[in-house]
Order: sequence, then C-alpha cells, then structure tokens
Amino acid sequence: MADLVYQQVITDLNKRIMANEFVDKKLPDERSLSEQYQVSRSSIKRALNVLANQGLIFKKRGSGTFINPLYLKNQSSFKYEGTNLGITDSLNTEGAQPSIQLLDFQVIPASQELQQDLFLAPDEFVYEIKRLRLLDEQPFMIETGYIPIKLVPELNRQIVSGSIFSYVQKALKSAVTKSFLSISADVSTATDQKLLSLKATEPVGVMGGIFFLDDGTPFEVSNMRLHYKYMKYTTFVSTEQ
Amino acid sequence: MADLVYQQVITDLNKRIMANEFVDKKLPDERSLSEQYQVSRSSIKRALNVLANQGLIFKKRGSGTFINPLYLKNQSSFKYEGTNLGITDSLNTEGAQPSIQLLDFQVIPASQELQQDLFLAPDEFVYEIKRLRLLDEQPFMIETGYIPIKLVPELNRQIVSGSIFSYVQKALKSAVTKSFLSISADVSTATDQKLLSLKATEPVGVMGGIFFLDDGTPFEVSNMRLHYKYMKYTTFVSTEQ
DNA sequence: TGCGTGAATTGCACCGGTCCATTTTAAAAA
DNA sequence: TTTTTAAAATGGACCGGTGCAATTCACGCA
Repeated sequence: MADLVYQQVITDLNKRIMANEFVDKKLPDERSLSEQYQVSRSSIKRALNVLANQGLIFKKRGSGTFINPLYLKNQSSFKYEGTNLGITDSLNTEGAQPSIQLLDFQVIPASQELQQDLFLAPDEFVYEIKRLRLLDEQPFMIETGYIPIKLVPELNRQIVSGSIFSYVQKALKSAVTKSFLSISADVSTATDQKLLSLKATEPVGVMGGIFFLDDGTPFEVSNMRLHYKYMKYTTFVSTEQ
Repeated sequence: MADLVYQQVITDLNKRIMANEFVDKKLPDERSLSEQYQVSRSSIKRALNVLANQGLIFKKRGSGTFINPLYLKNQSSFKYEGTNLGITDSLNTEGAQPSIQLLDFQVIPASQELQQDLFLAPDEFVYEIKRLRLLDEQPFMIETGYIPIKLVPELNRQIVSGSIFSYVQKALKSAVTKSFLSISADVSTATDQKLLSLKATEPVGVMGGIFFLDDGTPFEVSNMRLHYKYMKYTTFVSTEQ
C-alpha cells in the first residue's frame, strides 16, 4: 500500500502541507518536485491529481499549484468522508465506541428488486440482516442488509454481529471497495422513533447502498436509517475529469 | 471539450456499452483498444479509469475489463449525480421546468464563519441571497447563498434571479467547477413548512456547500433546505485511488 | 479423468520524453 | 509612466516504451 511511488509522494506532500511548510500556499512546480523526489514527472502528476481530487490543492496551468486554504483552516468540516464505505469504518475514528446489536437474521427468497440489484436468478436466496448500530451505547442507525447466501454460505449470527466487511475480506480475500450510494431524508416511522429514541417530529436520514467486491460482484444491498443528527455526508465534488 | 483524445474514447465507449455491443459484458483488452482507436495505451487507460470511477466498468488485473451489469439494468437509480454541482444544473435534465423566486437580496458584513469559509478580511461584505427554487411551479428548495461583493461587484436583483453560476462563467470567464458539499437532514421549521408546503412532521434535507472557482477562490457559501422528497443525492464511491 | 505447471493474457506502475496552452514576467516601445 | 510585446514558467495532453503482478488457460503428466 505504501510501497507505490506516487502513494509515497502523496503521503509526504500531505505531511509537508499539514506542517505548513509551504507558507506562501504554493507548491514547487512539477518539474522541481520530480527532481526533489527523484521520480518521474508522471508520478508527481499522478500524486498531485489525487490531492486535487480530494480538494487539498488546486492546480492552475501557467500559474502553479496551490494549497486550499480552507483545508488548513477549516479542518473540522473538511474531511473527505466520501472515501469511507462501511459506516462502522467511517465512524471508528470519531473517538466514540461503536457497537452492534443484532435485531434479526434470516434467510429469505430474493425479491425481484434484490434479484436485479444483486444480479440473482429468481430462485436464489439472500440473508436478511437487521442490525442496530450504536455509538457509546447510543443507538443511531437501523441497518437492513441483504447478502446472497451463495457468496458467503457460512454466515452465522456471530459473524453477523460484527463487521461483515472485514469478515468477508478475510474469508473471500476480496475486499468491499466500491459502492453505489444514495442519500435522502424521510419521516421517521414508529419503529424508527422507538429504536433511535426520536420524537415524532424528528426525521431519519436514509442511506441506500449497493456494495461491490473488488471484482465487481454486487455483494450487499443495504438500507440504513439514521438518527438525523448522526447523518452527515461530506464530500469534495469536481465536475472535471 | 470533446477534442481531447481520451474524452473521445470515453464518449465512444459509453455509446458502445449502452448499445450493448459487448454482449459478454467484457471489453476488449487495453492493447486492442489502443489499436482500434489508434491512440496510445496511456490514453486508453485514462479513459477506462474515468469510466471505472463512475462505476460503469470494473477492471480486474489478469482478467480483463467488465461492464457493471447494474449500470445497464438499473439505470433509473444509477446516475452519477455527484458530478453535478449547481442544483439547477442537476435538475435541468429531469424534464421538469425549473424556476427561481427571489425572496431577499442584500449586502451584509461577513460573519466570522463566512470570513473563514470565503477567506475574507473582517471588514469585508457579502451578498446575502435568499431564493426559492421551484420545479414546475412546485417549490422544493430554499437556498441562502453568500457571495463576496468584491468578486462580482455588479450583481443585481435581475442577475440573481437567474443562474448565478452561468452569469459568473461569462463575466469572470471562470467556471464554478468544484465544491465541498455536506448533506444531512433536519426537522422542518415553520418557514420551511410554509414555503415548501410541508406538514409539521415532514423534514427537510439540508445541503451545505462551499463553491470554488477554477483557480480555487472560494466563491459562494450556500445553505440549501430541500423538501425531503426532492433530495436524493446519489454517487459512486470507491476507496481506491 | 484429474491435477499441476508453465506460458499466454491482461491490467498496473512507472519512466522520460514531445509539444502545447495559459499565465506570469520582464524587457522594449510609446 | 504606461502600454505593448516577447520570453519564461508552469501545468496539460499524449506518446510509446519497460518490467511486473494477477489471472487464465492449455498442455502434459499421473
């Protein structure tokens, strides 16, 4: 992971930027960086592109490469959480202790929609996994996941009470690295209110996701209903490719 | 825009994929594509990377490049809307007729938070622009935007009643191409309920954004409160870089 | 028939180059 | 001093390579 040239450059530049080494908010030009790091300009470009996509730097042809001042100042709100897929993972770092309470676990025939999303034949089965996620004992999310049994036939209550993704990574030697996410809001249902301690007027955030394995196999369809105060999705968006 | 080699490859591959030319869901290998298109393999790689980041294809070393089956089947939900910045723009294509109703327009001193986000000195001023956005006469979003007056001193009610971004693109010859977005949900206020015809129990989706010009200048801070049924943010997320 | 083993396939990282577009600069001209 | 013009700086697109790593496939052996 860290043995790639451009990754090392990214890591080091990140460090230097955070250490405020570039007081004028300007990075050395690509050719100089290429010299400094003793790597090709292509690798420098690759590294800079990653940083630019994260919103950490801006590049301006003819002018130079500049550090996004907000990135240094405003770090509180400026975190590229779009890189996190699993919800557990994206919250691990917040300091609070995450835990999981298994609500329901069974095997059911795949609905038509699930057949589509998970690319299954009409007679195939899926696990239905309902879990309550907590942070420091405080429930914040109701998660309903559907996973084809054929992908992980050995799933059981114990595995499902922990991180499914990290189990899969070991068992299948294939990580969950991609997902198609949709984010919206909804009125809370009675169940939501009960499980998440919400008042009747308080809403839930809804995140729907299809998660894929490395090789593109759709692995899980997940529907997440979050306490509205816990849902904050932040991302840096660029319309250029 | 379309005169770049890799862009042309993207466009063409997109067309071929959508036309279902690759029945086995597998693309030709990079070397063959390089031959076919008479461009270097680097350019093919670049094009494929873009498509992979959009979730349209999956690449697997040693195996080949494959089309995401969901992309063809499930196109309804599978649109990379993360590429859209301006809300007008992302809704233009939906068929409905968007319009804007100006609620309020004035110049105020920048608050401390705005000074930070827009990188202003303590004595600088900003426009405060409150607008109601509608789709087919139906209000769906309350938008409050803040723009430094020094960036566009000539702003007026008429300009502000249309698309500010496209005005800026012409006036400053600098497009708004990047933004830092945050998405959440909230209980609707009395004002929300009135303007968006919401019931007391119905929530709003909240989108906060800092929009940047090409050169990285923070241009606008915007706070958007959406009718919850109109907020759906969808994106393809990959943890690899 | 089944099983390894090695070759072919295929994508990945990286290099080092060419030419170009945009911006900045500095020098020259008015 | 101001304006114009030319040169330098800087990032962008693209090329065509090399060697490697993961996967697949076919062939020969048991």
